Amino acid sequence: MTIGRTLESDPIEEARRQWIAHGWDNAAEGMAAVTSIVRAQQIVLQRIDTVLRPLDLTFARYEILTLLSFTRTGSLPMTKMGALLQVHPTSVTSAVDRLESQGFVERVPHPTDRRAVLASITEAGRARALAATTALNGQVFEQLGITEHQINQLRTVLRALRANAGDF
Amino acid sequence: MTIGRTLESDPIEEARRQWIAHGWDNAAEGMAAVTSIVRAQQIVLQRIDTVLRPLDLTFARYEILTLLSFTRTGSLPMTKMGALLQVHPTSVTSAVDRLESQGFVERVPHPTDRRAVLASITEAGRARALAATTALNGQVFEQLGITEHQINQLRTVLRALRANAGDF
DNA sequence: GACGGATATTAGGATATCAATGTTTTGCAC
DNA sequence: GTGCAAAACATTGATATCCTAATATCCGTC
Repeated sequence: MTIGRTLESDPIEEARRQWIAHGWDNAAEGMAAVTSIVRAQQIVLQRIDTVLRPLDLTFARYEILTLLSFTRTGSLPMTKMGALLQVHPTSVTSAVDRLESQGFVERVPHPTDRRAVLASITEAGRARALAATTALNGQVFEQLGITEHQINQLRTVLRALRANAGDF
Repeated sequence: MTIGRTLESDPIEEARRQWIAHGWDNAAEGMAAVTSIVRAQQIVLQRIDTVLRPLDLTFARYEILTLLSFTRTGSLPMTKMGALLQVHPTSVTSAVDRLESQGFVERVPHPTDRRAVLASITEAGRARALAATTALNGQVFEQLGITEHQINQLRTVLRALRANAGDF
């Protein structure tokens, strides 16, 4: 994690100037916005991973665990989870593989569809998910370093972007 | 790319409701904002990769190529690139490995520092970078699907987040 | 001249995507 | 209804990428 040396100027602002200098004015703001998103994701995911590492979780596995803990039965078909979390079936398989080896999830045959497999959260999984959420709430989600107004602006704008991409 | 099935409701809004239902009100907005960032990055990066794939580039390699094309000499030390693009030294090494095998970049010994290695862009690299930028401008950066006002809101808020993280 | 720091690389582990496969369900023609 | 083709589900193997840790080389300072 030694890449975070402080720079004298904002690299994204510098790139935006370059875009305008090359006559790509129409794309300059969009480029800067996209690059900002990529970089912001890098920052928050790094914080999240730092918090989750002592709990032996990654963000992907945490999302699965939390999703399962919110369901009535504590279980969901693999495909359903992939659709809700927007991840590939193979990613679900490997994440559940790991969660199962950690004892946080069990694979259960689907009661009516013999193709499908349910992932079912265990008591240990529930406890770990709760610990992780508590840690993330206090150390990441409540510490973004921007104002509440800005947080809501962010949510609104990104919801528009997601909606436009056909997310929901 | 079959994960993009349209959902009936917004999963992030659903998660936010769950957070509030569990009494985690203080963290709910931040959680929703962070999750939105992660998902937005997923969306834009997927579009970028789709555009860059026919050009045999990834976003990381494209960033390196474009950065080099903006310099006076067309070359930079590896470490300097890692600092500017906020990526690990190992990522720079492997990206330059690939770019070099593609003929877009050459490794050149540093004139005064025998530890350092310069990555120098080739003519083929310049041409490919320009083609990629043209494609990205038209197909991604100018097509985000949100208003110009929203794009600038996004830039402003994320700059605050990045500044707070010590990016510049 | 020795030592700490910087530079780049290699090796190994984890994750994500793609392509292909085996199994099961579903839909449609008849 | 029956039977067959198409689609859905989960997995495996192959590939690419990123991060961590460790290593070898070189620079600069005391």
